[in-house]
Amino acid sequence: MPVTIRDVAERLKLSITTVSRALDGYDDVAEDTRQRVIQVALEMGYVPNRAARQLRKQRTETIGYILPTSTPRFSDPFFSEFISGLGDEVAKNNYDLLISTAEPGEDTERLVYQRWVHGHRVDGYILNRMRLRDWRVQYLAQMNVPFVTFERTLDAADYPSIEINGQAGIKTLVDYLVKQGHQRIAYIGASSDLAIQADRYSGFRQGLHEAGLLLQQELVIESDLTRQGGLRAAQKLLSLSNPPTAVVCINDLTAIGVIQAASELGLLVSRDIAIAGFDGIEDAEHTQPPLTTLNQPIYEIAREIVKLLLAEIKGEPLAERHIQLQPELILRASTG
Amino acid sequence: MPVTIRDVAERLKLSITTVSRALDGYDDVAEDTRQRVIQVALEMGYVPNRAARQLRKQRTETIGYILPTSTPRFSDPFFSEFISGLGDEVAKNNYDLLISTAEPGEDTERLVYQRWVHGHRVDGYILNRMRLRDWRVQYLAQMNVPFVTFERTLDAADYPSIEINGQAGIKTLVDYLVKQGHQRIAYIGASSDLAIQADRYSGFRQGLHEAGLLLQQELVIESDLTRQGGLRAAQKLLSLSNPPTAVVCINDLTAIGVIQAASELGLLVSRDIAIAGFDGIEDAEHTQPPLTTLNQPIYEIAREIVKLLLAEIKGEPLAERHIQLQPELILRASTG
DNA sequence: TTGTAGGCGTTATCAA
DNA sequence: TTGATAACGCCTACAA
Repeated sequence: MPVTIRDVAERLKLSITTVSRALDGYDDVAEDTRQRVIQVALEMGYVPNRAARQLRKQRTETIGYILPTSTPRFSDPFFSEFISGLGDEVAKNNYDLLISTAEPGEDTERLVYQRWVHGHRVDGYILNRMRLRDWRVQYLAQMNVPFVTFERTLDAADYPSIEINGQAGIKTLVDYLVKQGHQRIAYIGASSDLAIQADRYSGFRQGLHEAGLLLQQELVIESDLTRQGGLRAAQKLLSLSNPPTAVVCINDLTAIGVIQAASELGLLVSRDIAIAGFDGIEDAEHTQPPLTTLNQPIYEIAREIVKLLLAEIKGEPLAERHIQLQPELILRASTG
Repeated sequence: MPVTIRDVAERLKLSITTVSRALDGYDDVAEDTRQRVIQVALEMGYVPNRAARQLRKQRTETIGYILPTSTPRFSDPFFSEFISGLGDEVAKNNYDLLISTAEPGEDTERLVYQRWVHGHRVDGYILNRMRLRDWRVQYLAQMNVPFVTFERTLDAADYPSIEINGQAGIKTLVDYLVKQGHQRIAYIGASSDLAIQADRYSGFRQGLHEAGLLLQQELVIESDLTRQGGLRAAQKLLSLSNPPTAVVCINDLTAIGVIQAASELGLLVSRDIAIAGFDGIEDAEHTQPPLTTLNQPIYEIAREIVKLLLAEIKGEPLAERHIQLQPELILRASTG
């Protein structure tokens, strides 16, 4: 039922070859013919069939992103903003964005990637929430599939990436807290195999070190990047005989959980305890009190990642393959 | 380079026909042969090429969802949960999920849909954030493309949908507030062309009516479903000479904005003012105080929508084409 | 129970 | 400058 190139050709009494080339802008077709072709194609509402084109050209003009859905009922404002950035930039370049979901680390995640790679479903991949050693990097590099990551891993492969300098960011934050007079500063992180954990935690340690403070193991807790996790971790911290006066969190959701825990215990955040997060999600502006955080421009990062990936796919050389951005410290009332 | 069905056939010294049918589960292939085929295909890592399959079968095995990104930097927990539900159910059925973004109502939205429809990019569409009269419904119905909506419109077309009975929900809520002694109840809604606004606002009016209360125009404000919008609307309401004692909000984000406005004005939410939302997003559990809301199970709804759509695509008859769910009133501290 | 062959809509090669 | 033709990888009548 849809209009094919053959229909257009017949109407014009031309060969499909000529029509194809006229539309693709080859220069070996008479200008006059081209105009007629374009005109008629438009009139007839002709749009090339993607599948046929893909089959013939051996590329999909589609990029893939697999959502790391840590929980079944999963809701993280980071991702809606990230996807929105990906979607906008991809559309701008006339590509498609294919999305799937998979629990990180599970076998299903591996299956999803394998199916897409083997089926040549997309031309390139966008990865985030990287592990320090990430089989996805190894796998895609080995399969010779273009991909770009948000956050870097320790894997040896050569791939373009964007990362936020969490280390420097957290160090600045710790520095600030120390200047505010804090001595007992806690850190709520995440699984140690996550790239952001390595990055941000090392910033925390360095910050303490430069301030001449000792790292107290009881003040360091591993959590899971969720609000609920932050809540539980904070309950542990605050029930210590000598609780911290400040808490640095690996992300905003965790910090929001900590604020809740503190409030539930009757503490006044900022007077009794300082709390800070990382990400700069919108929610962080609206906690009570508003949350001090290190902001990363997620939407813009997502768009930039797509640009990198498209260049990589097309084999265009990149001026910068490893972009590092500095997070911006946003001081709000939660740290006094 | 990738493994094709031909490679598998050659290795097995069988025809590609037999391999194809063995893998597709036809019953006219010897059980013994089938086992060998499956075995070898697995070993060789064979995955059917999507494009070839699509071209041959004239369907994409892909469904499309166009994110209504109301703001450029857009972050709404509703959507990450919704997408996660779509992704999971789609994957389970071996379909793909294609995503794009478009500002509602803009010409770009129209262009995005048209491009996908003309290019036969997807087999069916998922729509939400419906307008009362929605050109998308008219257009897709006219083009004879399968689609399913979340929330219904007034358009005459016949299409499957899931909707939440916001009217009944809000009515119950108003009823509850009245029983709590509230007489001056405000409503913060959204643009009147949105389906959810019509639905929920009518519940509000009915609730008042049944309680014998008069609708006060000054207590009804149009906002934009965002936290910021809720904040501004609440500032207006609370600066009235005779401010409301309770505020019903069209969604949780709005309500969270209202809580913030109230706190900033030094009001104690629940003692000085009651506030309720709609959606049941995770954030609503963690406001201070926790937010009373009408819960809709977004993740499950998303999965259900995919099921409806796949049935529609395959032409399977549906027992229920118009599913209506009741929201669940979750009473929390924000309403005393 | 298995194999042969045609074609889905494009693009690319080669010839006219 | 244009056209005939052969793939791309798969599925499916139809034949054997």
